[in-house]
Amino acid sequence: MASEPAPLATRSRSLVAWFARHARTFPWRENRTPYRVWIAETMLQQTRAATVVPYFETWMTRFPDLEALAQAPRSDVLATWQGLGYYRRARALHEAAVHLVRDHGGTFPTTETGWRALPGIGSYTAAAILAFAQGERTLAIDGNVRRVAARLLAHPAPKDAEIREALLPLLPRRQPERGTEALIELGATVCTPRQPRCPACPLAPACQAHQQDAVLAYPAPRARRTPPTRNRYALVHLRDDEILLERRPDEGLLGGLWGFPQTETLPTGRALPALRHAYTHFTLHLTPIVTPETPSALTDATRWTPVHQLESLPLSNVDRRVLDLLDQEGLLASTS
DNA sequence: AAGGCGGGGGC
DNA sequence: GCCCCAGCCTT
Repeated sequence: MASEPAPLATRSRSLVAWFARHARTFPWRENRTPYRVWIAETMLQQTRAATVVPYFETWMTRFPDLEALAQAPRSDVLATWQGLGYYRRARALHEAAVHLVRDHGGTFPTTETGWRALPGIGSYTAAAILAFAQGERTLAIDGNVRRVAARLLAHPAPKDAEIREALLPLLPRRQPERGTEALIELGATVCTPRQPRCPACPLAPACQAHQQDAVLAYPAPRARRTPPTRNRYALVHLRDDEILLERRPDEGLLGGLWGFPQTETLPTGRALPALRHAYTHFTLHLTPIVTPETPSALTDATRWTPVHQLESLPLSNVDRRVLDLLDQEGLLASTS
């Protein structure tokens, strides 16, 4: 007969000790003000920590506090976010900053309800801020913690309420946020999706999946379908050292970023090699067309842009790739 | 409950 | 290639 796994509460000290020894160093783990934690946790949404580091450093130089962010033009905010993805997050940060300065005396919320009323802050981020910036005893449930919980409980898909009930006893009495962060760190570095390192895990004695030798069976894999392909053309209008760019609508894909106008039907002009770009829900096949035609409709969102201004403009990665292609073809009459 | 929303690291 | 990442929001 198999022995019972140890109760989770008995592993609290081990978890905290493991974290004290193995925690990675990140800039947002220093000087934990509400502003810094808010920015970091927003950047970390669906984004690997290592990717976030340089963006966080640049952001803090450019927008060191709430007032600086509130006063910044939105295009500067987007340009700083460029390449990080999910650009709605940048808009939400800016909108929240303007709101807090204008209507809230430049002070931050202190309650979960207050934080969650801000755009871009959901269940995870609110809990993370309460824990890391305010020291509250709360569990921040992200993808890491979900996976750790699924394995500890040998449950295919535990709900947040079940995770809270089961894992709250792991938080230490003093500075409970150490336990909250340790669970996230554990999922990111030990209890990983593909190659978990169970021998190094401080919770292994309490892990039901480990005891059943079925760690990889939890959590249950998500149903997934291959995203469809969209064929588009990127219109490349060149005029001396200027390029015609279009600003995308605020809402939707790459909202607020600039880029080459795209069409579904083949325009006249010279085709460059197509490039493939994978988004979450579709794969883009983009063929740049260098067209001699005069652009038909110049709208407010359309602008002839000097090549030397391209650096400071928020552009998506796919549009950067088109630019690289033009450069390789020698089509960017560089003034250098 | 499901799908839109980026980009990249790691296998 | 595929999976998933310190998720949020709308429908």
